[in-house]
Amino acid sequence: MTPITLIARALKRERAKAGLSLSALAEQAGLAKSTLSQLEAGQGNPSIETLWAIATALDVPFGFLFDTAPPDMTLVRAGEGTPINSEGTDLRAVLLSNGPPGSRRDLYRFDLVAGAARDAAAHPQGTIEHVIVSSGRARVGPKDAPEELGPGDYFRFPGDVAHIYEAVSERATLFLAMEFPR
Amino acid sequence: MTPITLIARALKRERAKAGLSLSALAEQAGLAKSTLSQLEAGQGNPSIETLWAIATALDVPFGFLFDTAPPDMTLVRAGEGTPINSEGTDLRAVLLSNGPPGSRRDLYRFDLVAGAARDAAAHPQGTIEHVIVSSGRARVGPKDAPEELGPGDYFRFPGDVAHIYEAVSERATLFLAMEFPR
DNA sequence: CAGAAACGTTTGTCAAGATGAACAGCGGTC
DNA sequence: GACCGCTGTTCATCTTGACAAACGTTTCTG
Repeated sequence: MTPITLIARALKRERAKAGLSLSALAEQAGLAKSTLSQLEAGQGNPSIETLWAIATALDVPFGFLFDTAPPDMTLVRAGEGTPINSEGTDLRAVLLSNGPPGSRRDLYRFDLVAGAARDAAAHPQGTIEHVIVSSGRARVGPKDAPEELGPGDYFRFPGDVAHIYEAVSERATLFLAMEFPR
Repeated sequence: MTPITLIARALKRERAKAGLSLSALAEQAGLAKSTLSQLEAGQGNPSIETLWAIATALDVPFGFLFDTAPPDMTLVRAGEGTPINSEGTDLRAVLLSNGPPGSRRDLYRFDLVAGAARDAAAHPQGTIEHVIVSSGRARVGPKDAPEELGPGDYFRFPGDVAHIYEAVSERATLFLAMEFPR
């Protein structure tokens, strides 16, 4: 799929949603309406400044080029989800991203009990982990530089090195967002 | 910040990371190395086909343009973070990706007290919200179809329609991951 | 029914991006 | 030293994106 086709569709969709005419959008973005017309026709090869101006005027993220499909809803009750267990831990995936396009983002709920620890090998290069502590205290992070976190603490660290999750208190519940590179 | 500056930095960074020379990348992307040279110098205004070719050759997500300077690790203690408050609620951002347009994923910790509700207007098309309940019970979701959630429940729903967060119990603490389209 | 005011399209002009060749700077090899 | 292979840069040429103006349509309004 050529990028221009995607832009054409996305542009039409977003402009319709914003309820703007070609002329109005052109003025707001500081572009010629002929330019927008041709882009929506799937012709041309816009520069990023042009796209930047459009995205800003429409107030959409730059990645709006990727003609995104309408999202659905998912509900995972506590205790459901795909368990990925080991001794003393309950790592449960609530959202496993299904393939391309775009970067993969998985979400986990992570229960640790009584000083149990989980070693994690290095994930693919560029992986980033986001952790928020829900309850309890835990030592989390790269193996050589973990941080002790309490309820509400947020910690972001590279996931492409060996790292550790270790409960310090009786129990600890973490919210873990894993962000893989494309 | 002009987009070209961001691209210049990002391109240098990614190319160095891939260990490619200008000539090598130029050949792999099917571009002239002079083009790449000028882009890295922060000059010009590349077309999306050019950027697409670069991103494909480097095998990076398209949003790499936005100099996602790796602040490798970030630690936000509970109570820190940027508060976005309204009556009876404490919405606190722990991770705000900087500046539209671009691929954005924001993380929030969200405290609701005593039946307080927060109405949220529609976010940009394609936005997806992920919610995990830390404690208490809350009614969350699109305004016309909210779900009542308890501790540990995970709920994913579209953020591009009007939606609501409402505490059912005394207090409720939520973790909210907002995912904007790329 | 004019007439006006929008809509989106098409066209010619000009500025600017993309190109390839020629360039200078470095490090190793015979 | 002379030669090679590589690095990244600068330059003239050609292509093409962005623009304004004019166009044909449709829609509202007096």
